[in-house]
This record gives sequence, C-alpha cells and structure tokens, in this order.
Amino acid sequence: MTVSRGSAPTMRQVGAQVGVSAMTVSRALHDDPRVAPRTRERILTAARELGYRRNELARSLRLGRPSGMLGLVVTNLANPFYSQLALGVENLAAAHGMRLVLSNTADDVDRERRIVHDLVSWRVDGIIVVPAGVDQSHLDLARLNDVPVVLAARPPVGIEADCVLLDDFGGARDATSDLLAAGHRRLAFLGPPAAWTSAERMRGFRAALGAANASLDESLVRCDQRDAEAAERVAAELLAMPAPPTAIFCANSRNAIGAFRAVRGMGTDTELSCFDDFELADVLRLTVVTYDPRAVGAEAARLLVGRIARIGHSAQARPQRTVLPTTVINYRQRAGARL
Amino acid sequence: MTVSRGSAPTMRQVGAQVGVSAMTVSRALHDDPRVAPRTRERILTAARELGYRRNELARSLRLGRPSGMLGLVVTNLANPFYSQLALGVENLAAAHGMRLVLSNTADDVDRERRIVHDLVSWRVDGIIVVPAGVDQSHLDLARLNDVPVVLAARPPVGIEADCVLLDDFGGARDATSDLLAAGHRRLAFLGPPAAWTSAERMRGFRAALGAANASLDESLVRCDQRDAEAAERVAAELLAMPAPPTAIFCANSRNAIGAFRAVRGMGTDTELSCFDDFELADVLRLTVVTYDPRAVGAEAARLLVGRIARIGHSAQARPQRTVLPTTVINYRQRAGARL
DNA sequence: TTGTAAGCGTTATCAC
DNA sequence: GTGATAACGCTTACAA
Repeated sequence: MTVSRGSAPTMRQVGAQVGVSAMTVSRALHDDPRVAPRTRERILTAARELGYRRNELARSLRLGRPSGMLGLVVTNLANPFYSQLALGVENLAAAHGMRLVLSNTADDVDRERRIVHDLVSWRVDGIIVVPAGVDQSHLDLARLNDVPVVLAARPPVGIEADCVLLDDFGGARDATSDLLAAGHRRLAFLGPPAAWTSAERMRGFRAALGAANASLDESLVRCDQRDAEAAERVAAELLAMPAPPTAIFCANSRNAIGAFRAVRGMGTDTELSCFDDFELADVLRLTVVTYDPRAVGAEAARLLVGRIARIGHSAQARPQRTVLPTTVINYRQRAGARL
Repeated sequence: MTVSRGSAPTMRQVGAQVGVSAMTVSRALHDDPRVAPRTRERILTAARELGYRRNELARSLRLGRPSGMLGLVVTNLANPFYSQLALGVENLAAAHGMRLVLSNTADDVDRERRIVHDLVSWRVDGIIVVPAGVDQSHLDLARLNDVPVVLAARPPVGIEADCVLLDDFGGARDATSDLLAAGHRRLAFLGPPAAWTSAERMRGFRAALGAANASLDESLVRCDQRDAEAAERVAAELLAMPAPPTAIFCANSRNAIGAFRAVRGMGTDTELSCFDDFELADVLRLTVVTYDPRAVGAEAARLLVGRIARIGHSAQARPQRTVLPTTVINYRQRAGARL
C-alpha cells in the first residue's frame, strides 16, 4: 500500500498515478456512467491507495452553496438544557448529511456578534442562535447575505426571524395552579436575573395567582439568583420571615435545588415546585415542569433546513414561531417512600 | 444603505463599486500600508455598505491549511461529562481563533468512521475523538493526510495517538480505600458494561481490596447497568441477599443514583461511593470521585493545537499520554444535617 | 500606489 | 470515453 507523505493528494495526483486527467477522476468518483469500467476501477484503486479524499472546501467553492454546515450558537454548553438542544440539532443535521459548527457565547453579546459574523464568512448554510441579549441587530444583518437564522429558546426582538420556544408561560402557570389547588395561598417566586425565559415564567406564575384571585406579596419575589448557593441564601431569608411562604415556585432547577437545601436546613414543610425536570427531583419530592430540550433543537434545525431549501425561491414564508409544550409532574403526590 | 440581493458579494464587486481591482480590495482589507488612505477609506465604506464578508472557504483553499477548524467527535452529548468536555475544547479553540465542528456518534463505530472521514475531507486542522470502540484503525488512517488526532477519555488501542485520560484507576482505588478504612469488608461493585473507563475503575476497586488484603465476593460485582433503573434493580437484588454488602462502589453516577434508590427502598444503612461528582451527591450523603471534565477537553485541545503548529517540522514528538487527577470527597463525613 | 497573471482543487462545458 | 479550458473567490509574485 503506497501512501503519500505530506499533505492530502489531489485528483490530479490520482490521475497521474493511472495516466488519466483530473477530470476523469472526478467523473469516476461521481459514478459517471461515461467512464470506462476498467478506467473507473483503476482510478478507484489508485484513490484508495493514495488515501485520496475529496477536498470539500474546493468543491464547495466551485459549486457555490450549500456548504453542508450548520452553525449553532448557544449561551452556555455547561447547562444540560443547551447541550441537549445541541444534540437535537446535531441529530437532525446528521440526518441531512450536514455538519454542525458549535460555539459558546457565555452570554456575551459581543462574542455572539463576532461568532455569527465568522460563521457567515465560512459560508455556513444557516445558523441557529440562542440569543444572549435583546440587541439582536447583527442577527438581522446576517440575513443580508441570505444566510437564514433561527432563534432557539428566546424570541426575536426588533428583527424578523423564525424561532422555537418552550411554553415557559404555560408551564409556570400550570405548576403554580397546582400549588394553589393544593391550598397554598402564600407563594414565593425564585428565579435567575434578566433572561427572557425567566420573565415568561414569572408572568405565568402571576397569571395563575390572578386566575385564582390570590394576592401576591411582592417581597416574596426574588429574581437575582444565578446559582444554587445564592438561591439557598435567599430562600433561607424568606423562610425566616415572620410570615414565611408555604410554597415556593422556582424558575429553574438551580434555584429549586438551593430552595430545597434551605427548606431542609430550616426544617419547614414548605412545598417546592419548579421549571426544569432533573434527576432526583422525585427524591426531593418536588413538582416540576418538564419538557423535551432535544425537541427544541430538532425543531429549530427542521425549520432552518426548510429555509435553506427554499433559498432563492420567490415567496419566502413569513417568520414562524413554534411553541413546544410542557408538562407538570407532581412528585410529591406520586407514590414513593419519604426520603 | 445599499444592500445587494442574492448571494454574498465578492471582492470584485466591492472593487467595481469603487472603481478599483479586487487585488486592491484584498490589500485594503488586510490593512496593507501600500494602499492610499483615501482609497482604503472608500473601499472599507463600500464593503460595509454591500455587507461584504471575506469568503473563508476560498481564502483557505488558496492558502492551503490551516483552515481554523477543529473536529470534535463525542459518543454522547447528552452525558454532562461530554458536554463539559466539549465546552473545554470550545473555549480553547475560541482562544486560538478556531471553530469547532461537533459530531455525536451515539457509540456507533461505523458512524465514527464516517464522521472522521468527512472531517478530513473538510480539511479540519485536527480532530479530537472520544473513541466509541476498540477498532480505531480509521483514526490511524486519518493521520495519513497529516491530520493529527487526539483521543479523549479513552486510550489508543492498536494505533499511535496522543490522549488525555482521567485517573480512573486511582480515583476508584482511593474511594474504595476510604470505604475499607471506614471498616467495611463486604463491598459490591456496580458499573456500566464494556467501556474502558469502567474497566479501569473496576481495576482500581480491586487494587484497593488487594492492598487491604480484603476478599472480594465476585457475586457482588455487577457490570451491566446502563441506566439508573437497571442499577436500582440490581442493587435491590444485592441488598436482598442473605449476606448483603455493607457498602457499594459505583463506577458512575447513574449506577450510584440507582443504588441510592434501592438503599432507600430497602431501608438499609448501606454506604455508597461512586465515580462522578454530581449535583445533590451531598444530599444523598455519598462519597464521590470528582474531577474536571472541562480540563480533559481543554488539555486535548492544547495537545492538538501543539501538534498542528508542528506540522511539517521534522521531529514529530512521540505520542503523549496525559492523565488528569481525581479527588475523593466524602459527603457522609462532612457536616450537614441528615436528609 | 495599483494592476495583471497564475493557481489553490474542483467541476460544467465544450471539444475530440 | 476522455481531455482541455475556464471559473468559483481569494492571495502570492511580479509588473507598471
């Protein structure tokens, strides 16, 4: 087995090996029926021996788009939600023979802007973005080069773009309604700062209270906890109040875990409910809002692939907004020994 | 602001707008000092107005490598270990101005083979692989086109390649030693099937027993549980034996969570220890082996970038093997109220 | 200071 | 059946 040292062999080199032009090699590799069977055979053998691999960069350049690359820009890959979302995108991309170029912004809009620009420069066919902020102007600009963009998990602000969202509002509302139905009247809300999702969940929380004509003590609403430690401190504060809440709804699992620790520490019987299902939530006897993070990625990718297929066609469909459902699971009511 | 409809503008088009050749545009965009300041200014303005973006595909083709793309091939992105590893790679790649092309194999070696081939065809500068199996021949072939490969989390088998591993052996040994030091003499082992890491952890488990001259009842060794449900069933079996184990070491967190449920269900006081730290392990009062999954990715990327920089240089360094440390944390001994 | 020519590896087109 | 040519968008080398 003869193997070339140095960089990758070209069609010309494969051709030279067989005494044939690069063009014939190209045809043979494409199963063009006009190539003589014997020639074809010799070319394929030579290609294998040389370890030839088609240069997709050159091919893509010659052919123009599509390049077969999808960009995915997430805010925080360490968060299981986004890694599952990424997996959903990857699965669908792979099913279409496409590759995934993944970037992490760490919630930095400037970084997001640079990354998106870079992806367009690399001529990806489309981009899925979990936008880090409300300044999304660069995501509109991206469309100017006809690179379609789909937003995931957060809606477009000031731009037109497809998006795939979770039913943050409905999930939070339903979970809160469950707390009210269980007889709770003094509810607290814990959540992380700033994000759109968190605001939607709070809106759902308030909507449930409104629908039940229950009043809300605003001093029990705390939205500044990024991690479980902060949430534990704040929850402990609430529980130490003269009139502590009898139940707490948390906008995400980190806040719920912190709240759980606080409740355990104070020894109260405060009921807990939260957005995000997670391993061991049943052991903690929480009520959770569950959903399929992979479906968010898969649906975004499906939308994007559709857009890509329609590029150039006259009638571009209007921006779509897909909202994926959530389900409430009450692990407290469910059978199971106390911890 | 004039904006072109259709696909991306080229240097020629930008030049035409200003009455200048593509070459001058290229120079202006590279801050070549030979371009007249006024020309430069006009070119930059035109480029901005047209929404010009350099075609990196074409640039990369002309320049030859490097393309600035790193391939990362993992087995299961849904597993937090691999998504954190991916984050480590992404961080380091981004720090070097490189992009990450991510693929998931779902532990399918055929898929891995295709993906690696594809990545080489796209002329990525290097590839980090979490190999799905012991057939790694395709990872050796990849080197023939001078594309360096670094293995992560699992060692090379039958090929020469750099790799970055966790100290699976040492971590399991140390955690097991802790159980022995606490007086336990009847230990069980639970783990997932097949993977190299699991075998290493078992080796560590056995080594600790050997060092303490403790005997091992082979009927307490179970390595066929992929998820928490299976682990729970098997653990319940063990605990129902006439002479149940007094402590269980689990090769991963899924087995530990299953074992925890079984212990809780049976009401025994069995001590639990496992490889993998995870949220709430303290609440469950486990002993865990902790480590930094991001560091595995970052270190693999560092090695890879080093290899890439040395391509073409005569003296290629021999394959390196980096082993990252683990730490045992005993949440049972630590302060904290009982659950 | 700017332009022309050639070529990276591939493929569409036309010629033989 | 196969080859020569040109072109995709860019940049190095050489001219002007």
